[in-house]
Amino acid sequence: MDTTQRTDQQRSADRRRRELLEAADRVVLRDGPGASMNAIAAEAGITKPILYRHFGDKGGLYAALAKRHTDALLGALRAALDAPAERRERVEATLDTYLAAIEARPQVYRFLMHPSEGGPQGDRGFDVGAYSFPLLRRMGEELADVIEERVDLGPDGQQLARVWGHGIVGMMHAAGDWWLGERPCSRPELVRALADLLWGRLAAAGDKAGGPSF
Amino acid sequence: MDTTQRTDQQRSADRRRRELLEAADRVVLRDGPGASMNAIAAEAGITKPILYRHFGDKGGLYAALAKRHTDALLGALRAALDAPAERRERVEATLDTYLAAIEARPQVYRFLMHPSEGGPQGDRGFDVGAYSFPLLRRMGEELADVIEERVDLGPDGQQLARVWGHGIVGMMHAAGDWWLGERPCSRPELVRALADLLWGRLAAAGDKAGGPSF
DNA sequence: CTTACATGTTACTTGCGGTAACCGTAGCCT
DNA sequence: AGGCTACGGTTACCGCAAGTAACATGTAAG
Repeated sequence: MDTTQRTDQQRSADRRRRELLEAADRVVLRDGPGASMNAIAAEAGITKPILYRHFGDKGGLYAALAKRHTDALLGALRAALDAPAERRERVEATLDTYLAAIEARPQVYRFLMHPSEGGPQGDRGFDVGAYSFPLLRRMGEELADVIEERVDLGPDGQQLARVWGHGIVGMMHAAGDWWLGERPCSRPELVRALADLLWGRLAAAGDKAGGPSF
Repeated sequence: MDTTQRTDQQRSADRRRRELLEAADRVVLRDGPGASMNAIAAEAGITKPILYRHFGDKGGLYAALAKRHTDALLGALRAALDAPAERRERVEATLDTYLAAIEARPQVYRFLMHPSEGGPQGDRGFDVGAYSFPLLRRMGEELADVIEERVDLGPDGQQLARVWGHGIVGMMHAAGDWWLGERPCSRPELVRALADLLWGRLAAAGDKAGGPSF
């Protein structure tokens, strides 16, 4: 096991890997989340088994692809979160960054959000959420870190931050998903509405006078 | 086209349909969301084509199954939302109802959340979120109705209520999903943390003194 | 020249969603 | 009776996509 050649070969393998991921990206962009391994291989100018040699199975390819996009998105989100501004502004900037991203590449977004699992026969374990934590989990964890790091939440702050991280990310995701499908308002309006929600406007609002059932 | 026999036959068909749904429920409970049509048919004591005669395709079965559970869950949620209590209490009761439900039947919950689409060849349209709006969408819409009906949000109330409905449901879902997987705290703690978030504690909290980067 | 290894291919298996074509039995009509 | 349709059901199949085995080829080292 001399390492001199190994690195050389590994470099080549890594380059191939990156090329394959680019191709996969393109075909997912074009065909949506139902992209088949055959199609991806064809786009890359090769055939299926090579994909499997590189990524193990479709989950592996998915994971690698997801990591790329997640890393990119998380970079942008972190930048928005760490900007030197009021918290409200930062929150709005972060929401807007996320929404702009999913608006710009809805196909990729769909692909990332729906692992579309379904092990053919090997249905091992399956402890509910134990596997396939694609993008939301990582975003939730990262947001939790930022919250814990920058917001003073008292003794139980750590736990609170994690709950909030996942909760806020879920809010963003669900609202964004719905918004992408129906386009009921402009992006800034959506951002403002969500920020208002996070800012406690639900608690501050008064009860409505008379309902339809009175 | 005499309707006398028609109703009779329709009753029989409806009973069969219900039996099939019960069977599907059982097998989903047992095998998780990857339950195959074959397995479901076998559990029902029949074969595939009959399922297809009743439900059209897998999406149809999914929709029928989802409707059952969604209706049940929404009933419980509405009851919690409409209880004669302070808004904060109602919100906490609603959150707890949802979390208790997913805690009690994680398999079904997983099935409902992941339509696992993927049109084999007929990739018609696919306008991102245009089709397959399974459980979250309905919950979001219902919650939006309740919010709009009971909370005074001023002129843009309707739009705000819809955004919030979907956003809050997404928050609940994501936090619940993460919590189910990791069990980092008790259910009441989670409920309280989420309610605190909705109550604007994020806005009220102060900045933390010194960060790691200073 | 041969060995060893990485790269790539063709051709296959398995399993699933979905469908076509067939089979038996109940009823009802002439 | 005998034959007709209508309905509940089955077997056997198609197409497709994931994943794999076995075979081909180029190329550097001994």
